[in-house]
Amino acid sequence: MSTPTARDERDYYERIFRVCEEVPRGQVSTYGDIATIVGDGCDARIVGHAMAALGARAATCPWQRIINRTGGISTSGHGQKERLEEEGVGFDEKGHVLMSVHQWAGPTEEWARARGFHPLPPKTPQGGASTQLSLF
DNA sequence: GTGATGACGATAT
DNA sequence: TATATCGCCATCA
Repeated sequence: MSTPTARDERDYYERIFRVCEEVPRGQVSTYGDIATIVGDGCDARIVGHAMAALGARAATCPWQRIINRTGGISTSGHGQKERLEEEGVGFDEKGHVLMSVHQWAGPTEEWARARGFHPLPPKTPQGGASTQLSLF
């Protein structure tokens, strides 16, 4: 194409918002995962900047479902945890989201390709249900 | 164009 | 698991 520029849209923000809106209710995703789906050099930090720049999109973008890799809420004063609990997301005694239960597995490969994004890589299911760990 | 900032990630301890 | 350190990159002043 004449414009093979990485950012077909204005910025990464538009993509990030789009992926963010794909997170189903009752589930959460991490900045790194969103960045991976967006790909194209996107980074977890960029996702954080996008969330901070949501603006009017905050009404249509489930930003509250985006948390850091530790499963903790990086925001404070925005009632993020409160909103997640209202969606059915469970937290542990430490205030961390039960990632092994509510972590979003990412969009379908079909959806990702249709949008020009990348599917989520196979994550190692550590802890949680390690019953099927028989890998060698 | 440069420097500073930031809703982070990964690794090491 | 928590803390400390480094890296990586877009956006803003």
